[in-house]
Amino acid sequence: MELHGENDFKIKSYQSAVNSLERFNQSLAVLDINELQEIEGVGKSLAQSIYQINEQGSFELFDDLSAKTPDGILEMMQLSGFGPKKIKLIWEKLNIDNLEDLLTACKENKIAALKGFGDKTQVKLQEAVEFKLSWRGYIHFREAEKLAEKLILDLKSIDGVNEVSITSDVRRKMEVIKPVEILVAAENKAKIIQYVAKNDAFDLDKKNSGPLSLKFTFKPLKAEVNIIFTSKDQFINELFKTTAHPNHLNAELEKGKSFNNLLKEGNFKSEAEIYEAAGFPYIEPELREGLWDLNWAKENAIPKLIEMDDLKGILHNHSTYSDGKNSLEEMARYCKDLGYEYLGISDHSKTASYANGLQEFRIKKQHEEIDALNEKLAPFKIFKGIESDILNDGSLDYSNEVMESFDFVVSSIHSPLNMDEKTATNRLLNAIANPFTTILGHPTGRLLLQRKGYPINHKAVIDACAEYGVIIEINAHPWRLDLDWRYVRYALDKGVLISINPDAHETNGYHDMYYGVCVGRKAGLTAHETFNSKSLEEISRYFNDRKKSALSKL
DNA sequence: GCCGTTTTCGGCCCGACTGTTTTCAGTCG
Repeated sequence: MELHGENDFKIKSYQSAVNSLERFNQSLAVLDINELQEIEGVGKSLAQSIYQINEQGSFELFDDLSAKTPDGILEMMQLSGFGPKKIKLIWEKLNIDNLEDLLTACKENKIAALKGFGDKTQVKLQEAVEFKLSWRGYIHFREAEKLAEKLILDLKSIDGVNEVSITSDVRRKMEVIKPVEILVAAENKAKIIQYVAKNDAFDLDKKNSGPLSLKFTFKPLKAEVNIIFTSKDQFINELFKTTAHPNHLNAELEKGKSFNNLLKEGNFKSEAEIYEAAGFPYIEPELREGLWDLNWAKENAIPKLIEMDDLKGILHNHSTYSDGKNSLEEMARYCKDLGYEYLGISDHSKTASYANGLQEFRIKKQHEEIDALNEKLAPFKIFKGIESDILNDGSLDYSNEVMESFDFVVSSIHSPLNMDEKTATNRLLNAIANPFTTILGHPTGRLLLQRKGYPINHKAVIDACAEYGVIIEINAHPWRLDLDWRYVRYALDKGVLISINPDAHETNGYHDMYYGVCVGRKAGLTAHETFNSKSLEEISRYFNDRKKSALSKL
């Protein structure tokens, strides 16, 4: 609507309806038109549209606008830092409707000449386009794993398929994936080719497919898929080869010996057998990066990796007090029903006004509600937390008196995000040194495949966390996975505790912790090093001690 | 297109930042 010059206020009403619907926690499908109209921001027209979507899968306005919007423009709209107004202008004035032409226009200095643009904007735009192009075809791990699991299920049901497995980056649980790779041992490849060719969701890449592999695109996600064919006998060898990062596969284990060489000696029956033949303990797939894995293996000191069952509670969550979808009670009950011992609620602080951040008087109200719920739900416990904005100078968002009222504080940067490394690092260092900071939230602010995140001196930030006893979160949202697992390893070596936090904005968000566990495992994270694998008793004590020490430092 | 009256029209969430302007528009969280 913004691209096609629709009335600004009409656009606003759609936006406010979307805002309201995103927080609406019942199914829209069971509501009639009158009931739909009772939702805030939904009037007669939108109620009818929603009803139509439910009946027919779409509605006129959307179909019309989609038809006159090139795919490339939609891609351009995702450029970080550029919104509909600027994209519309580029489209109209320069007739550019795809990223490639846009990049050329930047290089030819055509963007800076446009009204409302300038040199800096052009540089920023070029960077954004290059970032976008460099990740084209990649998808997030969550989508990749789901797609892979569906493919595995389908392939297993095909006659003559003997063995199937997820392999390569998905098996190593990398945070972003291209392509999704599946290893198959089948007697009849024709049937698999038929399965791909017949499926409307797939676009077979005949040119790049051959006897060894079948390449296609999964259209709804624009995801690249590669089915690798092998024989039943060679399945384990191929699985090993395709799973491991080349640095793991080709590393010199001893003079002239590597896993790759070992595989040439014969067909193995299991991966454990391969490691045994190399004189190594078994190495989990997600560790096979050729980074720290082989040294651990050589010293027979592979850590016991964290598992979902090790997690005893869930910290860093939002409720309807700020921008969450579910009430405090719903968040608490669902957490309890999942078998956890405690929940940490950390709604947005007051500076985050866009997210309905908590003013002081609302904090008080929330704390009263938490006290009441804690009586009702005991021994389950809700901890009083806050996700405090880290302000520009690195200070936190409330007075010391208010900060004292929390059991724990997640300190995070939300805006502004375009800082240079020195500014961002200093901002974080100040927040880390604040005695009220318990956990450092999403340290870089990145959104995988979408936003780079502000640059920070990782080592300086982690060293400071070690010095001040600040826990670092692995924000488990599949778009964040921040702190990056490569630096989680550094943090662990410095003795910093890691908390796997879902940043849940609704009850279902809790399940994202799985993605945090996945990347934690890549870093060799153990239960012992994971803050929220502490029991209720242990974590209560930790929060108490931490607060005492904070108060003594004031 | 929605909402709430000053009740069928008039106004529409916020605050900060950046880069472009030369007083403000666009973007973001």
